[in-house]
Amino acid sequence: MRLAELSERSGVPTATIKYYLRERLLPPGERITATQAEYGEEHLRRLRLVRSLIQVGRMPVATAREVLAAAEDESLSQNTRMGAAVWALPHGPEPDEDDPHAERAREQVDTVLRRMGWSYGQELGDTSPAYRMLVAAVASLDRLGYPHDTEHLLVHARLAGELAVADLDLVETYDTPPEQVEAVVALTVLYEPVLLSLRRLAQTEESGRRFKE
Amino acid sequence: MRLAELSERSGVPTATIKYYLRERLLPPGERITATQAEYGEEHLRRLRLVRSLIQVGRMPVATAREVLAAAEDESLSQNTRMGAAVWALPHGPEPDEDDPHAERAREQVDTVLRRMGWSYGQELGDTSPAYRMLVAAVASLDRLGYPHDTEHLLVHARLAGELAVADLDLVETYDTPPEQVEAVVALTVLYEPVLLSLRRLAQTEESGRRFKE
DNA sequence: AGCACTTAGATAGTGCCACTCTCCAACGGA
DNA sequence: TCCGTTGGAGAGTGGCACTATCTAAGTGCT
Repeated sequence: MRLAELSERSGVPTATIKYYLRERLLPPGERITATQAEYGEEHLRRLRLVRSLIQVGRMPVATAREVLAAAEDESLSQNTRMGAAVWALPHGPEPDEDDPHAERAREQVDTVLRRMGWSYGQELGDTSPAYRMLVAAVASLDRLGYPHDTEHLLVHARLAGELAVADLDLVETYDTPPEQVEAVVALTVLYEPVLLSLRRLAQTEESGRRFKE
Repeated sequence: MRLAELSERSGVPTATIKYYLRERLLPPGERITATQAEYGEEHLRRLRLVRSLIQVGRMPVATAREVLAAAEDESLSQNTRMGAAVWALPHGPEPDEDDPHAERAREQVDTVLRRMGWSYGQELGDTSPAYRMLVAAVASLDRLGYPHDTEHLLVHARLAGELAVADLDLVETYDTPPEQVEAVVALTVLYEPVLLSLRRLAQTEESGRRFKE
């Protein structure tokens, strides 16, 4: 398969594929001659994954490169690879170090992790992007004066835990470790919009039920 | 309060506040003289909300303007205002009209909405941004060959429903309709990163539990 | 009153990012 | 042979969220 066919089958313009190749989001094709390269099914698959991460998952190109690099780093154990991939996922602005709101948020997040018995979150603590993203979001709620008591956060944490179980069940339906790592990346990212849109639909539903006149 | 103080108390540069004023994300201050304006506590509050929507909620400026405009449109009923505000929330790329993946995704989403008894989602159907966002995400999963069977989506939908109940409970702790509408916007947007980061933490936890060697 | 400093408001410029265009030399099928 | 295509590289584009500059009109200290 040459560039034109890869482009046609994926729906991605050739100029964009060239850009992805340059940015190392896509491994180079097998060079046939000095000006010709051959691409396989795995290139098509990878290209579709990249497109999904960028367009559906709204992930920056540089981030997608890191995530994919971590996911296929042969020198890491499978668990480390999964961790590294989720680790590199996009996250918002960092919480301010000496902000009283962030300080309070940090304590509260620690309490939630402890109550959930999430030891990884506690051990990794401040170094984990997801942890910092959580602190920044809670700090923001605090700054705006919106409630975010531990009980309410625990409701979310418990539901997140259930989601994670369902997600990992799905991941385990794949047989080989490389497939599983790719599945974690794809499912983590692609189920995010699913979850957010379902929540918004549910809110519309619930608010219609409560405030209908 | 003048611009400089508003800037200092909010931590937002004066140049940026001027930009927000120009973009009508912030109502103009009360004009004292030809070159002087006075801002109140409500400006500070609004500015903090705008900043949160943009920075934590990663919302485009134009979208934030629409959301806020809908939230305070006096001519709408409260329920309509809440709906309109959530309606305007950012959503990804639109699903392709004549894409077989999108077609299948649409059917499946309809099934989920029916099984959940979410009549609003069904009635509004294709016109709702959240509905289209959901279809696009499911279509993407389909395109990549990842499973998204109805049972699995229903797990997410059920959990989203629980979240919505908890969210609306929180909203109802506010007394006046305007406060409630603002609360819906703020809580919908600001709990999104909370939910996503908790999910990632939970995944790390669960994957550590399963794949530890 | 004189004068340094600040303010609101408008306009133009910056930096980043995801492409997208243009060009070139080398193929390759008719 | 000849013309359209290919891979590769560099420059250009458009959108967006600011940010810097400028101007005319205040304000406060002496």
